[in-house]
Amino acid sequence: MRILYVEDEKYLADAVIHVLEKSGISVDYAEDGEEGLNLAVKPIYDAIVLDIMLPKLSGIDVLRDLRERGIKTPVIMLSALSQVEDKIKGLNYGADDYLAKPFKTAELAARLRALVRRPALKPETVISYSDLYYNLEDRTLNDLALSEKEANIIESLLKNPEHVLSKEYLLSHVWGSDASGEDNYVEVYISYLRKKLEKLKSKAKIKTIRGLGYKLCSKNSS
Amino acid sequence: MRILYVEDEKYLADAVIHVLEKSGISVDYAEDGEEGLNLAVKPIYDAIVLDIMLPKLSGIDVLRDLRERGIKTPVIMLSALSQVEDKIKGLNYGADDYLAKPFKTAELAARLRALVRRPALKPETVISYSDLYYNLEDRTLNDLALSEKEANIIESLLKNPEHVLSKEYLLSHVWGSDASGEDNYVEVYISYLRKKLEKLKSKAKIKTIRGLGYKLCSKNSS
DNA sequence: ATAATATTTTAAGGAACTTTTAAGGTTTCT
DNA sequence: AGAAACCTTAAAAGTTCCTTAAAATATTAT
Repeated sequence: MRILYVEDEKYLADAVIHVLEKSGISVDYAEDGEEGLNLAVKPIYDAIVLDIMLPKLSGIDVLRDLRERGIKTPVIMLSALSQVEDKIKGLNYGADDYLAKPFKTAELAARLRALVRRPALKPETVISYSDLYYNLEDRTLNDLALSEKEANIIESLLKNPEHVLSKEYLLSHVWGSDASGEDNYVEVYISYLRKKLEKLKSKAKIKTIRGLGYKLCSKNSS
Repeated sequence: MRILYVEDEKYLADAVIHVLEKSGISVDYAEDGEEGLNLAVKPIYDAIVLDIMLPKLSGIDVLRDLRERGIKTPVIMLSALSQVEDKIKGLNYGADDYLAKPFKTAELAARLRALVRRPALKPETVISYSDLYYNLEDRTLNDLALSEKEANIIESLLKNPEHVLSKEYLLSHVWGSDASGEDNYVEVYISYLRKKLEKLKSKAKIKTIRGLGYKLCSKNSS
């Protein structure tokens, strides 16, 4: 499970993130409402945890904006005040749950799991890594259409992020197990994909491991 | 007449209930979706008034659940936002009427009376998405007449909005499961339909997903 | 029943996109 | 430097899709 946590109190955030990650929840973090909104619009989160009092844009503002854009990612609102007013406002704007500060991180984790369990009927249709999200249904990468071969390659890479995939592996998975050793196929398509990653200004990139293959990784990693 | 009213804003609920009871309508009250659903399944209500934004289960969830269980009690949906999306979703899941907040309690009472007077088992006759509404009874799309094939295709698309439907799927659903692989049938009719969507100046459009099929989507989405 | 009208099928050219192929250029390693 | 691995590009070949219009069929009105 991957969630977005928007919170301006860094110390609190650090502690909460630490506990959540330990319990197997992957957390992206934003420090203010604006940054939070920019991340929240991406369809890569299973849930969003929104503090109400935030710099730049309040949690309520972020939530309203999201819902107005038709984004239905489940949201848990956090409020320092246990003011009923805020709770009501949040729920009215389409929040899915509400938690008063201070809270036990374990409870947050539990509520997240409850929230994400709900729509169990849809098979996973999006694979994401870093700032990339690939939609299996319509073969779009961050809403950019890919051709079949491009799609199959990025799918393989996204399913094995930060792992080296050999040309032979990609050849057999994308072109079929018989495809005779045309390594150049793979090279050409890796090149196409790199261009598209550029175009998307993605932080992720495809690294060449000379003699071994290719590896998808985030720009700021080794 | 006895109705169920599901609403989480207590102050509003109190006021509305007061007025309805005064005008001779007996009101049961539930505070969240879960409680509402538990009551709504009982065959004792002439109608149900459902707020959309509710804790635990949304009004949409409650409605869907009811209809899935075959319970046909008339439902009026309430929404704080006057968002067409919500209205349409509600009507699609089998709501019988819709009222935007804020509303005059007198109007709610009038609609309730109108609804209860109606024959209850009216089969769904309109499917809608975005700014499109397709009438199954007379095969009109936004009041524009369609031919049988056109109608069947748009019906399939409207029943699976924002999902990719393959040509094979459309062929078998519209022409019959035997129809030999004449993909061109589908292409021709998609072309006709696109012309009609243009003519209607609809925000919705039919997108081609090369190699996969077609997808109905709202112009300003992905 | 016949004509007028509408719908569906068929067909074909071409537009748009994908994949393959090939060739020359760059990087990396010894 | 030389070889191997890799990158990039673009043209050629291959597919899929779009559009149109005429032919065939069905429907409706007279």
